[in-house]
Amino acid sequence: MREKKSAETRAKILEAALELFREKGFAETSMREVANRAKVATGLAYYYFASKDVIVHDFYQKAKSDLAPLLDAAQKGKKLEARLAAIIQVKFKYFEPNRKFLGALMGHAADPANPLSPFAPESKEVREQDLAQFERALAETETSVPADMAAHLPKILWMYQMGLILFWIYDRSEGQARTAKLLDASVRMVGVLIRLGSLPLMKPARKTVLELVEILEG
Amino acid sequence: MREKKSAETRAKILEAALELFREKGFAETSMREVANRAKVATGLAYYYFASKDVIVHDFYQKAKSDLAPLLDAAQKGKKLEARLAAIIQVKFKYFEPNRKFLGALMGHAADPANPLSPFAPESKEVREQDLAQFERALAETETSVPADMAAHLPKILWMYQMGLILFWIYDRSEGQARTAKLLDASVRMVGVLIRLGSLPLMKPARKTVLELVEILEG
DNA sequence: TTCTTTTTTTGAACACGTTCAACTGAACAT
DNA sequence: ATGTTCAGTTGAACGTGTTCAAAAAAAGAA
Repeated sequence: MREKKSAETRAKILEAALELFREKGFAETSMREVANRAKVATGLAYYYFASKDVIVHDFYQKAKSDLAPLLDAAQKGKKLEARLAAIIQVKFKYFEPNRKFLGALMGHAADPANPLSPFAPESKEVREQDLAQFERALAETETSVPADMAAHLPKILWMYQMGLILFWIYDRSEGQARTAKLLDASVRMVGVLIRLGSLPLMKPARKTVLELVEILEG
Repeated sequence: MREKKSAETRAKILEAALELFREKGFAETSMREVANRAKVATGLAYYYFASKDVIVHDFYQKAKSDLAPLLDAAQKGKKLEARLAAIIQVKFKYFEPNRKFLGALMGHAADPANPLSPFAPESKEVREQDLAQFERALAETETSVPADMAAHLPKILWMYQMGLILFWIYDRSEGQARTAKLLDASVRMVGVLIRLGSLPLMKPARKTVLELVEILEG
């Protein structure tokens, strides 16, 4: 009974926090408000969540679980382009209600030292689920990828996805119409690049790209 | 005399702030510390600078002036690649002492709503000086650029530069060796792409790229 | 000079994220 | 039943960025 009570209190606080984050954004929500809405003392929020950031990490974990089946459903197109678009659109749709407060989080997106960055060790799990999706899309559409590229292409696609998500977060156009256009145009370009880049003729070009990717990965 | 005194106080506060930012980083420095080191009351810092962020904006403005002659000196190579590398290296060298606290600023780099973002209206002046440098490098090295590409290429190069700077800021390798490598490898690639992309044969590829760039620019 | 207005300066105050010593009460041992 | 323990909970307290009424200093007007 003790455990159950504890889990309930924790859930109550998480729920109150996410509600407020959605309503007013991350930075604009105070921990006191979170505690108030959960009808709990300020300090208790810190008993369950080490910091305001950690609440977000919990949100990521939940997203990871929720997304798994949706991503699975997205893996049914015959063409690589269709799958890539589907994978990314699933995320747009799922995160839509939280677009505003995701913006605040993505603030420090580029800094791997920031716990909320998608590049941070803290986000490893979520990142790996994503990589697996891109691997699967390549494999199941029987996209031919040269041996030298095979190990890196999923990560390249992941970075491409992160770029699109970043653009989407800050896209102020009606219904994020610009992002929709960009997704459409860029996914076609990615397809062309992968196919063109696979020609034997392109080996030197691949070498150049791989050199860059390896420096980027450190 | 009134004016001079005022300017001195302002300078004293700015100096104290930048000293501390360099020593301990941006987030780790409090406005009280800044005021203390400047031997002034807390509130006075806010009389001269509307916010902690605004101090940084002043720093940008100073950087803009300081960089102008250095960038001018960098515009002497015969080859485009050499000039691009020189332009970017000038910035690395100049910002080197402030690398740490630049990281904190670049935090919200991607959000055009953040006043400190290089994409924000507040940074317009600095951005335009940068664009002019890339235009000049293209013109003076007599790089042939197709008409459809001419208007966009400087901005593309600017985005490329911003990417490198972001990488440099978070590059933890000794003396930012990885960034040096990346600059070398990527600048060669950029050169190849511009030359290849200029072939008449490449018109469809250019069209695709331009379509993307136009969506990105909104 | 003396009075008035404007600029500069002060430090207390506010709300924030976060910490912590202290308190409560359910679970278990005796 | 009584005592012990410890997860759960509280609210005051700290240092933060920022604001603001009021005091001090300087400049201008008489």
